Amino acid sequence: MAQELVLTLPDGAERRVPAGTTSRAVAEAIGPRLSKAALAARLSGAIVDLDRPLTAAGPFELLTEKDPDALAVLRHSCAHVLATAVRRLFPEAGIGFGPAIEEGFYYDFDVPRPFTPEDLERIEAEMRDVVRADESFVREEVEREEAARRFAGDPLKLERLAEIRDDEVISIYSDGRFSDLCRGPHVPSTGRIRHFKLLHAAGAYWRGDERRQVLQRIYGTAWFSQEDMDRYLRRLEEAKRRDHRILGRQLDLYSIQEDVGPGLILWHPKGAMLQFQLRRFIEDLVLERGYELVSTPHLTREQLFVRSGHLPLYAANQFPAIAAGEGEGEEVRYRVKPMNCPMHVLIYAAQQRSYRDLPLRLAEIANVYRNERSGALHGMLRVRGLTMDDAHIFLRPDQIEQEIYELLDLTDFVLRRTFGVEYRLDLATRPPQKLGGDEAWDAAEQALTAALERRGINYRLDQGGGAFYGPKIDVKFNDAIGREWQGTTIQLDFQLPERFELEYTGADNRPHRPVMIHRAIFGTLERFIGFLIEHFAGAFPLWLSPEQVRVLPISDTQLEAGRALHARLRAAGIRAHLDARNETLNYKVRDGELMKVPYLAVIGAREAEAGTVAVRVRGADVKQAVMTQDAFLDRLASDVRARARVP
RNA sequence: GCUGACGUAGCUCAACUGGUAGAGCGGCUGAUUUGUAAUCAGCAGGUUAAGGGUUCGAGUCCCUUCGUCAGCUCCA
Repeated sequence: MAQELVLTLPDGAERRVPAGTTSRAVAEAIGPRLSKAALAARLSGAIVDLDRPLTAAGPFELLTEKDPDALAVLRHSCAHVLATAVRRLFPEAGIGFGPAIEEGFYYDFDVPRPFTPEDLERIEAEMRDVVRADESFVREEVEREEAARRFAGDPLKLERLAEIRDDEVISIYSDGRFSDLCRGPHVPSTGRIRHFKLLHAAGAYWRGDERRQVLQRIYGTAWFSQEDMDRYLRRLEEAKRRDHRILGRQLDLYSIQEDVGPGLILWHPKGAMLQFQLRRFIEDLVLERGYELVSTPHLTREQLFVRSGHLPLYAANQFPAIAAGEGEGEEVRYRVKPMNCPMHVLIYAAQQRSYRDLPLRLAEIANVYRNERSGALHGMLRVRGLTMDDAHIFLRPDQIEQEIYELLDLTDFVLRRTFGVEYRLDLATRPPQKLGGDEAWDAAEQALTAALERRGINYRLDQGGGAFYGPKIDVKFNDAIGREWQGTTIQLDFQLPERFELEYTGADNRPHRPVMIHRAIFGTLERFIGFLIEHFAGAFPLWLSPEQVRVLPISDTQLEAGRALHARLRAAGIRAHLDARNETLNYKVRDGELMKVPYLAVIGAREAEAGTVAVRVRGADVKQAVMTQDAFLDRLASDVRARARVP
């Protein structure tokens, strides 16, 4: 006697079906068009296969291509098709995991030899075959023993199987002869996957653990329409043109040279100008906001990092010690600093502090060096020589919330209001291994949360993602090829004040321990500038542009007039260059545009005569506007002053 | 650090299965005097990342080191 289920459709209508009815049957009952378009169903928020018998009532919805979640289902199914094809061509291949990811999917295989590009072509062709065969994805629920028997030849799957709890369902999905231990859901059959492409293969540790074996991971992408896929592939191409490593060379901003070493940036004049402008900007800003600037050495006795607790934990990321003789033949070991905090702590400790002095905000734009693993280095985004816009704030516990609130405002001013960057915040809370009592952590996490709430901004909770010494708020951004990097960071620290026994005298005339905040708004100038290059695609706003105006005399006859304008611009503090080369105007305009100079100031016979200038605005539709030189200078000056995001 | 691919002129790229290292752009010189995305010509520029090996002969095949790229791991 089948029990009846009540399904609530998206339009509010209710539909009564006997328990055990499939979503496909419901779709067919609603209409033939829907049943053809349906890929899966969503019951009470969970996505289920179309052919899965329904056993519970609740809000019910059929997933078609229009549903954003459908794409993930499609991609996961495509990963199975990939595995199916690999197994046909390489029957001995062990299978790992094959999930859908942001814009595609991957599958990990245990094979004796890595896949070559030719292999990928063969595999893709084989996948088309699987798709053509239109095999149904069949779901089975099995007992543990049965699953163990079915995957006896697949040690990786057995390892996963062992982790499935007894109260969980063990399901197997098969398409044709290929079966996978998988939770699902899937599209009804392989024929539903039409537009896909394998992108590349790379090694990946089994379960992300570098002590385990390396599997061969194949990445691919899948879409509902050819147009969507073409758009995606075009976007990948587009992104390459924004890549800071390519623009950095084209615009002559920086280089990294083997003679100096990996991860060490040589800032060319134009890149250095970007850095200089950002430094000036942030230093002025923090001085307005109650910070004081300090400056500390690149080297310190190793002992300092022992006391701070960094050395035992952080040694792998520090460059080896430098030995230096001192006094009676004693050897003293020095370290290049990977961070500034211990030195700023010593500045705090150099005198007695009163509760009235707090918060004490010490800021320093400092070069630090970290021995990052070679494989992690990436242009300006991950380097070994870093320029941090660092600050350490010493404060009373009751001041945390207000200070964090102000820091969030500073962050917003810099990222959004100045650079037009829309960002996302992560609140990272206590990790399993931590220092300090739960009471302090509770208070700190509450203070951070309260500050975030008070600003009314969205944030993502990164449970357990905090540092061992305190919770933190981070800003993450994506680079041109979609990878995520950390920029701004605001970290609470209870640990360092303990280790250095920092104190301040309270209103009660008794010693108290301050709390510390580590914070970097840009993060590092290397990473931030790398990010800005990609954000602006090299077309920096006027105030930041290394070259703001290029003066182009049309012919030698106007050279003197050009020189005069150039001199006026320079006298007005504008970074201007004169293109006196013996070339056509077309050539010089093209070069100026390619170098992404905000304004090209053309001086021909007419302008020289009238004392005007023909201004070409970078990238604008309106190619030129003739104006007086005074008007041009005024406009430049006010846009620079306002740090306007022009042109 | 690990897995794989790659490394030819300042840049982008050629050089069939081992057989004389080339082109375009850029640079320099000259001619041209240019009105909004490349004027023309000539010249210079390479120990093919470095080192070793195989071979009559290596950019090409093998080994080592360095570096780059993608992914993994880790982080500003």
